[in-house]
Amino acid sequence: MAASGEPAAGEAVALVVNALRDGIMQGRFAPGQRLPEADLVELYSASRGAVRTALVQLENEGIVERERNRGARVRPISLEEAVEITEARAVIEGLCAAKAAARATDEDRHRLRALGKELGEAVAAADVMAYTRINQQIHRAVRDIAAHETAGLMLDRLRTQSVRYHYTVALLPGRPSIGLTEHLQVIETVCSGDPALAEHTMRTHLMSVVEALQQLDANLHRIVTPG
Amino acid sequence: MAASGEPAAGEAVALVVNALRDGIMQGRFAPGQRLPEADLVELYSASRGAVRTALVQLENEGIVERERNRGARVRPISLEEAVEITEARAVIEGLCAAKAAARATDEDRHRLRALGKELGEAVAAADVMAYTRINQQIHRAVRDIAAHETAGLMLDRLRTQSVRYHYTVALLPGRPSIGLTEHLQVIETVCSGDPALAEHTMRTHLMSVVEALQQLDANLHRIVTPG
DNA sequence: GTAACCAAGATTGTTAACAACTTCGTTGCC
DNA sequence: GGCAACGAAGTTGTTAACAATCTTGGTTAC
Repeated sequence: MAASGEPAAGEAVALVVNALRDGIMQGRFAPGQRLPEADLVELYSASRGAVRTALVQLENEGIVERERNRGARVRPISLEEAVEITEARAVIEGLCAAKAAARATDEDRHRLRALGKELGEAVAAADVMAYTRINQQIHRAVRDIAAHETAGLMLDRLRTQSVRYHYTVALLPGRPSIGLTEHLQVIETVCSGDPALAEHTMRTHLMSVVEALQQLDANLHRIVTPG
Repeated sequence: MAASGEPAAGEAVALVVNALRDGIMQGRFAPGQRLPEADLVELYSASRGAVRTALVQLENEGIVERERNRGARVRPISLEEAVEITEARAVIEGLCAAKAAARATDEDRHRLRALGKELGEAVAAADVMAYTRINQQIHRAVRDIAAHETAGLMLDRLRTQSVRYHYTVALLPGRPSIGLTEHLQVIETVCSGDPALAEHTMRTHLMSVVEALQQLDANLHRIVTPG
């Protein structure tokens, strides 16, 4: 194994899958970059069989492309796809918000509101890193309260595909402020116990992320193609 | 594939994945049944490496479970999970219905209404097989009209998990009649071009399937545990 | 000077053998 | 008679070698 830590008992392919997925999600491999099996074998100190199986699985997860006899590469995602992914997130997280509203305990409500307060402090301090982290924690909390395993797995998959686009949205001017308002609405409606309302605010929030994505894309094009 | 036909050029693992998935979905392997690698090697005339990779992928798809050093088996799905899957389908197909309503051409509308008519004839003839087939065609048509690739892939995955429960719902007494009404409503609202309305009818339809699932489960328990 | 072609290198697809673990039946002991 | 340790068979986890395919660079003919 790469890590000197534990012998990790086995299942070498799972280790490679996780390491590679993290690497791609953290941007250590650029979209479109080739992923030769030999390189990955050396990088992760795994056998070729493990690397190979890991690539098949990541292809199945949609973050790697493979062409027969031509190897694997990091799959680039287009704006259209990022929008689709966010739309799908909108309806699934909407489902989670509805379930969460129906199931939330007093303790859950307390935790959500605490996260809302933290988010406000991050925005006040203009701390983008903290904003992004707490943002994820809020969505994660709603998902956990919903206790909907199928929805959770689907969100996992969508997140791995969209994360590179995702974290940049917070960099748009004015975005954290908008996001704060929307998240507070989501939190309050989930805590109110009204499933339909909670679903609505969650969907509204994520549709606003769709708009932010499109705006972000327009900005990128403006930079790439200077008038 | 067992068929002697073509050497199939390559990618042996994909062949095994498809064959095994079909086998499980068609009920040729019972839930909980063990799937020893050696048996699959012989059954599909593939190498163990291909079989092994296929099992990893099917585990990722959620229709097979594997335990370290203890092999793979067909993953049983509980009622709770079937309900979760249908709830997830409800929101995603709701998204598709909304998109479809916004995008449908005159030709699309014609095709949908033709399918609706066919479904009515199948119900009138009490032809359960035809009902199930046309049912799937209608959902497939809405999905195609929506042209939402991400949603389509998610539905593919959900379908492979739930298909065994799914086709039995049509056997409930009175179910085809209810299903006909709901499908006709879905078709008409999609054709009306109102996204919100189309989404609503599609979700209502699938929530009614959830109820049918629970009713089916109650019936099964009554059979298994005779008072 | 360009285009087709060929050979060497690099990369992936496939298979077989080896090692480790679990399970189940047996034997010996309490 | 029951329980625990032992061992053999079966199954999975891992690795290495071999075969097929693609890419690349140079050469040759036109």
